[in-house]
Amino acid sequence: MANGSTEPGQSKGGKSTLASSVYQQLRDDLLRGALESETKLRVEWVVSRYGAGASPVREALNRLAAEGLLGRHDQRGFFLMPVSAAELEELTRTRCWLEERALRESIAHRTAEWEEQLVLALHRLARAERRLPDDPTTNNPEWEKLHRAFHRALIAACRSHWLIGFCDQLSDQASRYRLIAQNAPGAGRDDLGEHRIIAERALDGDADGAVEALLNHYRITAAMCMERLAQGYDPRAGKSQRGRK
Amino acid sequence: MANGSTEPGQSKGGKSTLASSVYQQLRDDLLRGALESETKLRVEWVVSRYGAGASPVREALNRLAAEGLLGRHDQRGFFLMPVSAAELEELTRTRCWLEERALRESIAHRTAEWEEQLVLALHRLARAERRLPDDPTTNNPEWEKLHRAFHRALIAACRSHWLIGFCDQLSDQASRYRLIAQNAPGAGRDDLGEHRIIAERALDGDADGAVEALLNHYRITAAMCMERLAQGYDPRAGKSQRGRK
DNA sequence: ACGAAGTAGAATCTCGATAAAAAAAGCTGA
DNA sequence: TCAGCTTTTTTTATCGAGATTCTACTTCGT
Repeated sequence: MANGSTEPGQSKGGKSTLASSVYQQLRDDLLRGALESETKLRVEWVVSRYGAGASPVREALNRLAAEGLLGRHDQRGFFLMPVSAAELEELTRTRCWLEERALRESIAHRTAEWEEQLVLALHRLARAERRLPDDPTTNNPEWEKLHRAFHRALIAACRSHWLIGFCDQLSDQASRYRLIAQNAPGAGRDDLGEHRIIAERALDGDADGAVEALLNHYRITAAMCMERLAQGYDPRAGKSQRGRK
Repeated sequence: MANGSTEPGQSKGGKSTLASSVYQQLRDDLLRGALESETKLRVEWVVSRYGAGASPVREALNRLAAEGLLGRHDQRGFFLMPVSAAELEELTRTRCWLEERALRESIAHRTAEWEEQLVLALHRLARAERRLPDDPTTNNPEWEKLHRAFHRALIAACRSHWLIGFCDQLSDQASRYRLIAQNAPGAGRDDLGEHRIIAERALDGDADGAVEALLNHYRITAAMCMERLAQGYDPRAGKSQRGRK
């Protein structure tokens, strides 16, 4: 499949290859929004940045392109997929469709194991700081991981690794938009509270309630990103620069 | 994204690369079930079969693995994903979830253009022969293409290229199972009739009816494949060999 | 000046060879 | 006979150079 963190190949003891290593690093940087200043990814550039030959780099780029994280034109190399309001809307719409189905199935087939993993994921998320303690302007990568883990735990019991993979893929895309927009704490938004409500309702078997909370969660986030996006966003700026009246 | 026939890169006039060419051929052979006798894809083997260097072949394999059409283990190469009853069931389940949503959205947002493309796709499918005229034991690749095109036309108006891509991906997987099982004409199954009913209801705006017919269509197909699968299936046999009492 | 054709430069893509790893075969000693 | 180790063979993964293609700039003609 084309998901991310379930990336096979090096998982079970096997030594990782250079291609996989570059793939992993590039992917992390991509989701972290660290490469948004580039519009095109020249292989020579990637080669010098991650210290590997052209062949492994090329393989990594091919994988990422197949996943939809990069674009590719034959004889014209690889490029970062452009962001747009329309794409964000379509993304959010699709995400809501898939996550709703996944969450309902997950709740319908929940097990003790699933419940435990869910409360665990919520607990860990609650413990983490969203922003870096020393630099409150940048996001905490650790929190991002736990956030992703929480949402995956929610749908883990849906009995379809395909659906889980698709949701992961969309989650990656959304993550990119969130970090591009430097999704600030939002005027008094209660992140943790939202997650807690979703989890509680899911654990209670309240499918309709959980779905409502979850979709709301996604839509609010998307709306905030959309705002920044409309406010004028320049990919070439390292840090977000708002208010360009 | 990780879909198939919408494979970018060579679409608009641009000369195709060797890697893309190998990707395309390998993918066709894969979906056609022509490689089911192999369990492992050695790069040297692929190189000699498709006439290209190791680098482009390797890139093609990486793309296919990212799409889920192949498996990969670092330092251990690429292999054909094994087939199993459990996997087929999960696949069918997921497919029904996604296609239902896609079809409902497509019908809800249908346009004149969509309707025309749909009747066109149906017409073409009706014209094609399912089996090769000269050799009725093998499927007609042309029919396969048109069949796929019909199902894509159904959901084309769903307003999400993501969802369309996911459905394509699942369709590819299902296609593999169908062709592995050499899905025979089935004891008096009316393929064309089923497709016609789906299209008619969709065109009438009868979402519930269309969805019911579509899901039934998928489930019947899956059930037939499952039968062959349970009947004992040996990947190493060129032609299907039934009845191994 | 403006647009088309031509030309240097840069980037992608591909090949052949080499290094590294895994699988297979052979060997030894109970 | 067989488990465990060593050697050989096979296969994968990587590098560096070269061929092909694209891009941007210059030049020429109207």
